[in-house]
Amino acid sequence: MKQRILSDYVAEFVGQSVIVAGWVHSHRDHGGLIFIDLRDHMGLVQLVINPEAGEAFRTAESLRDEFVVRATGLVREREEGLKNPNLATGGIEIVVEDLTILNRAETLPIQPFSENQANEELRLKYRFLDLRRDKMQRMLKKRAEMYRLIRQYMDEREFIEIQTPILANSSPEGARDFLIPSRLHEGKYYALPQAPQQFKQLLMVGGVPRYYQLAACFRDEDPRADRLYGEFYQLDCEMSFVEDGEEVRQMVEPLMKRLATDFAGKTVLDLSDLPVGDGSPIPRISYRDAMETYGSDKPDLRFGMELVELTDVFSTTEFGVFKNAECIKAICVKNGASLSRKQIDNFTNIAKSEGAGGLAYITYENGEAKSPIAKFLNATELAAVQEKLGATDGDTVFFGADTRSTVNKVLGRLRSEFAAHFNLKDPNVVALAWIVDFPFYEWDEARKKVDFGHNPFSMPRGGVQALEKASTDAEKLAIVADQYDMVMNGYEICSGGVRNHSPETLYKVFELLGFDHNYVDEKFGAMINAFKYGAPPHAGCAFGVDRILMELLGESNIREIIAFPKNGSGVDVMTDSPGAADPKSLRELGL
RNA sequence: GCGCUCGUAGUGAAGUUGGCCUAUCACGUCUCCCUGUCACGGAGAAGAUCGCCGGUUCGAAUCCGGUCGAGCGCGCCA
Repeated sequence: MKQRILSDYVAEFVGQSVIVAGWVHSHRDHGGLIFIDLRDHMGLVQLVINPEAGEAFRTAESLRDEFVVRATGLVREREEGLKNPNLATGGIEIVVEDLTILNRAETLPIQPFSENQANEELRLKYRFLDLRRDKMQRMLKKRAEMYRLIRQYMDEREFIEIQTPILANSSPEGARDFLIPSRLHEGKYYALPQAPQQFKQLLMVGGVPRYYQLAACFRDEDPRADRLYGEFYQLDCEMSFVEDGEEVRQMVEPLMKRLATDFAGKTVLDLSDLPVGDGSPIPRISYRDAMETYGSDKPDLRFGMELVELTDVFSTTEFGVFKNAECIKAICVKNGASLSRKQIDNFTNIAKSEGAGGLAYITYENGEAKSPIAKFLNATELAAVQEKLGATDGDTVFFGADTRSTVNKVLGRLRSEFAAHFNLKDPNVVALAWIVDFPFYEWDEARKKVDFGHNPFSMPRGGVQALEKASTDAEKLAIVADQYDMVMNGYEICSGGVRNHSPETLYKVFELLGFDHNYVDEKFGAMINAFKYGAPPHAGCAFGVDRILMELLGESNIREIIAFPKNGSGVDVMTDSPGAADPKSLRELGL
């Protein structure tokens, strides 16, 4: 029996008869001669059908785009002048002797191969057609390649992959759960895990030294361009007998570098000379420094434009807006003088949407400081601003004056917006950094009380003693967790921490927020119970692999790197899910 | 839940300061012709009550109100 040959290998069979199969990518009927571009998952190959082929020729005349066919024929080298240099197989063609239609195709509702892409809703409705596109095929292969590299890396370091339950229990204090009604236990529900957090910690107690999983996580929260609805995947890992987060960071860091370089072909920036951080090429930056210097806990470090503290400069100012502000900072936008009035108005609106009252600025041109606010500032102040910001001709300095948190938020957002406007976000470059030492507790402005900042399961620096010393809100808010995020080009791609494995400390952590032992026992019974029987210290982290793949493939919409994503309303428009339930199923569930 | 933007043949766009719109173009579809194309070419044809409902007007794709849907953002996302 003759073997079916994939298009990429056909050229190796010149002079031989082969079988090929695939889709009719395009057909060119010249009346007495028909060409077909046959597409399989590797590429295109040209079929030629002459009238002498008889039945095959008549079949070829009836072909339409995207018919599925099988052809048998002789591979021959094309004559000079007939070769197509734009096609990988353009030097050869197959002279068809036998042609079979394996399946027909109706006229396509979208044209996957047209330059004009259908809108996203139609692409998702006909995802099976959309996936035939080269770009989507490449995406699927890259995802598989990434998973392979991750597994290889983790296996080499003796992590073992363990599947944790999908039917699990609700975990409080988190995102909204997906609930599954139990048939065997009427009135009770499973919850899909938001993350395998509790199970992986229980594995540590269970004597597993190093665990990892490409884990499905489920959260019922509204999606964003960089956040999928419903389900997403994490590279989740945990190591026992680790008491310092640095050990985890050093373990996973080379993997991220490798993905950025070998896998994605990008350059990882050396950030050792950043104004903040510990001087490492992939720096460790404290949460506080990140907020003060970049106005974000996930700063894009492909560009500078740091926030510069000016509060002292204006301590005696006469300018009303600055006089009453708790904090004054500024950023220097290189070439900002090129911004039009209208563009500045747009940035002002962005600043206002983040809580700013307005957006003061000074533009430097021809050795002069031009600004609507210049007349309110004295010479000393003006000189100090220019010197501290390092502004030169052509630059514009933008100010934030408000509470410290608002100033950081506003300028942090503007920093990113200006960088986008001036094309400072180099797509060929990856900036990686660790944000460390997150505050354990945070002030919840809405409820006017102290709440968990990130995750109640991480270890407060200083352990139980640090907790015992904190009685006022301010003291509680000063407690730092051994908790760390990795940021990649402005995206949070990883979150991790040294876990709190001591029952005493865990109770104390909740006690400071007014929760008693019963509350903890009720909510985290399995975990707190397990910790009573010899829990080793442990630490770990979880990477958002979808977001990493999105950034590394240069996509700005996370649905582009998923085979079958839900749309922005959480609907799978292809299968019409969620759908109504069968009444019999509902009866069995007692609903 | 809120804000911004959008909704025109199968697909992508134009038209949106009301009337020359009996709605334009490209791709696709259908019929016929064509033996070296590869974005094949040529001749012709069909296909849209401009998301939906209501209003203003002599007249609405165009203006107004409502509604539905989509995208982005905010809230939310330990």
